[in-house]
Amino acid sequence: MFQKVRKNRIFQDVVDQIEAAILDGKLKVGDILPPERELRERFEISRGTLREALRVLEQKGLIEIRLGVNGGAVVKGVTTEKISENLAQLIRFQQVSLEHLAEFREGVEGSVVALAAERATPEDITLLKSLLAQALEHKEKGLDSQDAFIKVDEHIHQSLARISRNPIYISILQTVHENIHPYFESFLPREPHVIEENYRDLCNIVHAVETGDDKNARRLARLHVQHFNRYMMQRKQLDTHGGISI
Amino acid sequence: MFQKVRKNRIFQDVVDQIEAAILDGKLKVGDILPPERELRERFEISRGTLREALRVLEQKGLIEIRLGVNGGAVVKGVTTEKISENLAQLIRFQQVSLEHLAEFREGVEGSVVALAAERATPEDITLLKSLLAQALEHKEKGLDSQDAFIKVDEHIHQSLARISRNPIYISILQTVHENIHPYFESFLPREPHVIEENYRDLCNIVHAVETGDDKNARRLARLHVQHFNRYMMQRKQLDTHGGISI
DNA sequence: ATTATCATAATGGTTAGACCATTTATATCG
DNA sequence: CGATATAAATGGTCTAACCATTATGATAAT
Repeated sequence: MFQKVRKNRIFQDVVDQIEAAILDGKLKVGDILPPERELRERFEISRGTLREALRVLEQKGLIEIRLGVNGGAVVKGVTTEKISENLAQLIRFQQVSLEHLAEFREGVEGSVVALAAERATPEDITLLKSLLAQALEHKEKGLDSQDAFIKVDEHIHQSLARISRNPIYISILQTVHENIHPYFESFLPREPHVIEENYRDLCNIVHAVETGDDKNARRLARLHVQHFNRYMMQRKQLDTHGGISI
Repeated sequence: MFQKVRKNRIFQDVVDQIEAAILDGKLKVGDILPPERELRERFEISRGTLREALRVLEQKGLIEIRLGVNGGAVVKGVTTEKISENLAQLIRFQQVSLEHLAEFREGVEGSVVALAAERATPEDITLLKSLLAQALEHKEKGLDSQDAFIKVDEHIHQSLARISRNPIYISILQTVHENIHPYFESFLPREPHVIEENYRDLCNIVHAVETGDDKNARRLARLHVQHFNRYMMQRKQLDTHGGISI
């Protein structure tokens, strides 16, 4: 219920004030805060204390410091960057496993695609189909283009998230992809039938979205992710037994 | 692809070193770092610079500072706490609407409960049923206990998340609840049939979890959230038209 | 006139040393 | 033995200076 009181620290007060100003829109993205020596005077604190506050705000991802003349603290607004970092840290600290992440992805992709099926406009469908055409091209070119294929695959997923029109899903899915992508590179088998199956999955999903069949879209999306996951897990087992680690 | 180089800053180097030590297990949770004046000497930097590094580590959630004799920087390890904070910040800053949040919740609760249905142990079921019994008690007591009822309701949802055994879902769901709860208070109608329906929903969900019927569990959980959402939207409309805002 | 080079000043990055505030351990006294 | 005062350790803050980086404008070379 209650949090431990820790008001004593001056820099925390400064952090709170500037953070509130940003979140309330009094400071807009791109605005530059006054120079340290001026802020110092306004807050009536020492420069060291002010700088501690700036370090916290920087780590929160709310500002970015630029050097030199006309430099200073630039307001950055909030992005998914820090969430991604935190998730990556959790994975590295082994509080979260690839299995957890893959499982989470399955649920999220399912929901995203179901929403996309409900909301896709004809323009959205056109975009998806042009991406599918790109994917087909890369597929035909064979294994050398697998990386390009995967890139398009990811692009399709992110497009579906945008079509869902829900910013939370867009952010969350982006974070998941950023963190799961390194595993693709390491564990996804480089075999033609994998790409083949992947492409068929995508076609089916887009078709379900086009026809507005949200239930089927969800099912297909989850199946698609499951295929990915199964390949990765199999390969991970092999690699682990072979003594190779990521 | 490449990131902007920013090696110049000494405190960043210190942050990296200490962070690596923690993530590699050289520093264990609960360990206390040497006093600032000693660290300062070891790194051969000034105390101000060291303190900037400590602020960053603190904000990352990796250490916690204690005052007084035998105080210092205590290693905290990595938790999902910061993800929650950042997601909450994202929700506020992007001015995500209640609709977005409610919709996201629907998908997440569905996935969580489906997983719970697959994984619940007899002990889990016992816990859920005892929570249901509490809910029933509060329901019988009538409207005065609505707050208590909602509290138990939330507890049940969080228990289901734990039963899913996936830490990502646990922390995401917690964040969602923290951010959606204020709306409950404002917009949820205080009428007996709402609690009644809510209670029935919960019973159905627990039953589906008990019988391991994951498909039905997902469906029921989404339905449950939809009921909540519908009530809130209706009431929000009324309030908005009446000129009352949250 | 245009371009290249350089000097200047604004601004963040770092240092040194001092003092204040909080907390724990210890010594002292009843 | 217990309460209380004192001392010491440690984080929190301040002042004042200097270093490092960069945009800008002045100057010189073409």
